[in-house]
Amino acid sequence: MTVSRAFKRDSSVSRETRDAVLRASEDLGYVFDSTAASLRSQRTDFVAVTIPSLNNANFADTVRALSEGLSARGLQILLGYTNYDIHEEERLIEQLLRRRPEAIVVTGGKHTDRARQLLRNAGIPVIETWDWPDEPLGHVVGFSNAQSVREMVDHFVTAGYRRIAFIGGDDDRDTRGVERRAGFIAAMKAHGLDASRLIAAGAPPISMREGADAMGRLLDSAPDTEAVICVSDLPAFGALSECQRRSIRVPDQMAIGGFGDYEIGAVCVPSLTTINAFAYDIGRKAAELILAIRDGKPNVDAPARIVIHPELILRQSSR
Amino acid sequence: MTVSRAFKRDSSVSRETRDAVLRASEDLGYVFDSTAASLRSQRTDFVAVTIPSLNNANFADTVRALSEGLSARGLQILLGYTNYDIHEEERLIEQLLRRRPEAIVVTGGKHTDRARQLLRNAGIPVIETWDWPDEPLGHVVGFSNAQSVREMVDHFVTAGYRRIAFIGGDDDRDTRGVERRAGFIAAMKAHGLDASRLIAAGAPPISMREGADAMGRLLDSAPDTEAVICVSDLPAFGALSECQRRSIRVPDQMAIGGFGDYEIGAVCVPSLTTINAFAYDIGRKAAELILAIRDGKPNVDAPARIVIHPELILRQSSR
DNA sequence: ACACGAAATGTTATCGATAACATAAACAGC
DNA sequence: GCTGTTTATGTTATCGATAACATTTCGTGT
Repeated sequence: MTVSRAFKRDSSVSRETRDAVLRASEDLGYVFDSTAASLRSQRTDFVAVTIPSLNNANFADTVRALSEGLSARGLQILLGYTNYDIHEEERLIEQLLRRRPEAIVVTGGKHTDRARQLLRNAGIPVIETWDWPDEPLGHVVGFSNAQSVREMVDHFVTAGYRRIAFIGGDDDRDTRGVERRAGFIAAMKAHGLDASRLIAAGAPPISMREGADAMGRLLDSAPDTEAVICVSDLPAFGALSECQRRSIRVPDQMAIGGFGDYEIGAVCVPSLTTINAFAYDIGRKAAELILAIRDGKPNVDAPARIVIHPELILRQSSR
Repeated sequence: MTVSRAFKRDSSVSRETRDAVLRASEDLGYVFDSTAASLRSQRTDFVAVTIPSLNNANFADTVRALSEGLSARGLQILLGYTNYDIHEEERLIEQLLRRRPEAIVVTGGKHTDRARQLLRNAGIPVIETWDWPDEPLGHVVGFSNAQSVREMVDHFVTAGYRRIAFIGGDDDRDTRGVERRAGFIAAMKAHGLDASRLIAAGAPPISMREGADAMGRLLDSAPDTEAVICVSDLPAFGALSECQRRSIRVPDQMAIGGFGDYEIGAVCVPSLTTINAFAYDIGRKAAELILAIRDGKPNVDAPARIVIHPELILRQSSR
């Protein structure tokens, strides 16, 4: 017991005893066993996190913020990777819950029925992010992807663009991408414009290369297009590069809008008009929420609805 | 026991019994407790992985490959994030080892003495990656960063460039960056060239923005520079963008080389000469090694030395 | 019907830290 | 010195799945 107390800096163990214990541990090569501690104390200090893809600077920012916020309080992130597939997500959630995390942060608000069931029964805080679900499972730190893109369309129309295309994924696996496309279509129709210039660029996540290819096809099939909105900055940059290869001037002959405010959009020439979804803030606020619930703050009984307000950033790739 | 066996698909439990158990579990909302299983069986199915930064497509590729390779066999990755600091790495390794992972994959070959001690005493396979350590702790899946950059310098010199600069970090935290700079200096000296054009771009990881700033300072202070080699493709792209802003033609007036073969280098205009370090392969081979050791393959008694051969990729940003 | 081996199910003790409780040591005050 | 209180250390049972071993059930051959 004294060893146990010494390791968790319990005040009731004297300074000398603690130092002696730690010194002896070092000599013996003893390493504390969190597995046993977790089993007995029923506290694992794990927080489970699912993201669609590791190779995405936006999600990586969210995870970084979570990691920074939680590790300061001794919480470890258990990261899983759904590959933009809600069935894969279901399997993953089941695996993760077996580790008895103290909270779970999921990306998106669309899940299989069984995944919803598992999350609801888990008895731990559930936080949905990067989305604004109709029927949240618990807490939410997110925003409406459709609404964000609608604002960009509104801006483009106000700036005088009429023949606007959308470059996105070619299946419905990326639910945030689907939402963004839906927002594009709704906004175009609201303006009485043709919303049929939809270019399928590939399976999510859409890469720069796929964005470039899609732009090539768009230019071939509908050369009178005046502007294009992309599901993220990565295909947007690819589209920009294709314009450069074809000596099409941006924004004079073609305006381009992205999503996510990736670093590349700020640095490239011309820089990219985009939407900043505050990926880091999403993770930071989710971490703060988890810690607040853990500390039993009285005002966290009701599920939190933390709204992120994505910001339209106007840069050189559009008028 | 029957429940336990049913859950791990033990052949000695009959099909009907197993189905009945699983059905009942679903009804009751039972979730298997991996913590207890880990404690008793002394198998956690965790593999610990430390990387400097999550927000780096190269390391993300390595982790993705590890994740894909290991999850197929039921192994979960426990990811930690050192922020390019070996003291942070030490703390992280200590935390991770408490979870009793079955193997640990670390990025880099430089560690604190205590970290080395902890890793050696852990009694699990240790794999160092992305480096070629003088005194490996165990297994290695990596390459010499210095040697890779030396080859790029050799190519640049052969192509006729003489006044070549290097853009890298301004401290020694990123040990791979330090190695690359050392390779640059050694190669320049071997050619009898001036190796003093070293531009410090900031703290690692060096961003595109910092690469652009560094290029600006280089152009101001040493306008006769003919070529620049960057510690990664991200500052290399930033440098390229700065040249575009200043209407400096690449590669005619300035050649640029990067490192890492990030997607952006292949897509941007002009595309970037770079070095492909096969990030995904590093993770894949590390995963294969872990599985082979786990299966007790007879030929894995000696520590593995798996050499990755980074490939110089010549593109439009250099002659 | 019986024996016998294989298949299926059951019992008990255990992994290692810790909650809950018990006790000992140290330090007051009078 | 004695009592009361604080501070420090010790004991025991426990978390839940499973290794090792034990027992029962089942199928087959005779």
